[in-house]
Amino acid sequence: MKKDPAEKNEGSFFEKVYKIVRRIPYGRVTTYGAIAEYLGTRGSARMVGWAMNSSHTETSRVPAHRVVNRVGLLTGKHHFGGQNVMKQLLESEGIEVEDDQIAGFEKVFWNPRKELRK
DNA sequence: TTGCTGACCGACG
DNA sequence: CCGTCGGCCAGCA
Repeated sequence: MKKDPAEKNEGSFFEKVYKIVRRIPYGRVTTYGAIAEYLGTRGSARMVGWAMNSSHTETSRVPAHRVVNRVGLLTGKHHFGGQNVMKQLLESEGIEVEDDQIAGFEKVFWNPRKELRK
């Protein structure tokens, strides 16, 4: 117990990510960097993506398909069990996806830092 | 325990 | 314009 027990049980960096991802409204998307920045670890955008990789361990479904890289490219589409799955999911929400890239990405971009504000 | 990897981002030449 | 490199943190062999 060297660590401070006063901290939250969900000290897991991952759960924080999941929580934010679940807060992404319908028809909106965000980026790894935006989430990382909101968490205060802007340089650790990789961890956000890594958390998504572990998201499959979570019983709750995490809308990871709403999370893309900074250019709106579906980098993790291969991890959904199918390359078209992510695209289909996004299109299902009214998001236009073209060549594995989100069309009008800036329009559907949901910034947690601005919305959740901290 | 140590070391490597990873669904990224930004800077540099 | 394009390719390359470093940094960040946590999980796993």
